Amino acid sequence: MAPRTTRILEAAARLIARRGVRGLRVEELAAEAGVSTGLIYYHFKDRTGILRQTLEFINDRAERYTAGRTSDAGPLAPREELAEILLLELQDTPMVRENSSAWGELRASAVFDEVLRDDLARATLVWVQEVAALLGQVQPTAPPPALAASGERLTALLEGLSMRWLSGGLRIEHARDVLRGAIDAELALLRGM
Amino acid sequence: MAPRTTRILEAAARLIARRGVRGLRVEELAAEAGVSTGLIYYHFKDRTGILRQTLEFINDRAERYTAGRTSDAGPLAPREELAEILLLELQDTPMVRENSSAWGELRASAVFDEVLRDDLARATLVWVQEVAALLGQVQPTAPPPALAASGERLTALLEGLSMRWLSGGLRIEHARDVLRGAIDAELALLRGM
DNA sequence: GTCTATAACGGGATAGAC
DNA sequence: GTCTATCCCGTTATAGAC
Repeated sequence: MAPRTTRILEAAARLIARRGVRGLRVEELAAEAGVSTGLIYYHFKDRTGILRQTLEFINDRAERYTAGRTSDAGPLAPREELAEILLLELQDTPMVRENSSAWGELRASAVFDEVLRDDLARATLVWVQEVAALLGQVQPTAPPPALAASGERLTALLEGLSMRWLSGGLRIEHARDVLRGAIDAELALLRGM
Repeated sequence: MAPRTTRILEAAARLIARRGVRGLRVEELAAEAGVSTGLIYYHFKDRTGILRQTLEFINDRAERYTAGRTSDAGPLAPREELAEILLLELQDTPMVRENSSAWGELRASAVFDEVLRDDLARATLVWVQEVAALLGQVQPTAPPPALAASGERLTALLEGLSMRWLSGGLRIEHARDVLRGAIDAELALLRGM
């Protein structure tokens, strides 16, 4: 991927976080990226093309900040590893805010835009399975379908909490507490099986 | 509220569910409601005014379909009452679909539109407290803060599941199963306190 | 209260030079 | 590959008659 393309996608992620998919203006994107509108249409077919590639870009980036943790204090216990991965998405840092709000926007847009659905469903599935695998390491005796269901709940809850946080209905610290409680609840459920 | 105003708001709810907040066109709204665009601007100040009043309208309506159940088979046990209230939001009927997708749109819009935040936060709080109260009837010994946290989780999860359902990532039956599991998990957690 | 007609504008997309 | 200039359409909002 050309460096210019990357610059544009970074700018798009930033702008979507700030203004929403709805508020993304191609001209404003051009200004933010320091290029012309013409160039944007040269690299991306149209507005939808920008959106699609930005979704992809954001997914890649989220995988990167999911990886590369735990180097400072040695490997974590499964329970802590799970909690950390999930709580990573509830932090008030520019990149997480950007990724979360862009993700929320794309999820909401997908309700009315078929083009976005497949990518989103695929990315969601990967995420759910990753969480289910971690749950399996904490509770190895739990049946796989129960692990999958817990993974779906924790990730869906995370999306719901993110939206409440971003829309100002929940302070981030509180959201984190609520999520911790959910992990406890899911583990209590799996333990009882 | 004048009957014409109601007609317009019903049409707005229908259109927001079909096209999204972003896809709502005043002219299309006029056609759907069977009135002129001029009349819409006569009754509502501007586009944002339409949105605000539609949010209010949707909330009122949701309260109405939340009330008035349980008349057919006598009062339900608290556990079943709780499940039924929550599962009411995961049904593939026109009105629930409309309310859910409009709600999701408004939630997503509130991230970038301060005007919508207060109403949304208030409505969310009412909803959370209602669920917490029902949880308290099932587990009267659980401490109130734990009940509140469970209520927040169940409602936030519901929003997350609705979005996945509406964006095509989840079949409705599966979403309902996942939610039932969450109720079990929360009750298991509260029981252990 | 309700309509028709239209002003005014924003923003997506393209043409063509360099 | 990149820019400038511009077209043109869709949409909001208003004016004014009835």
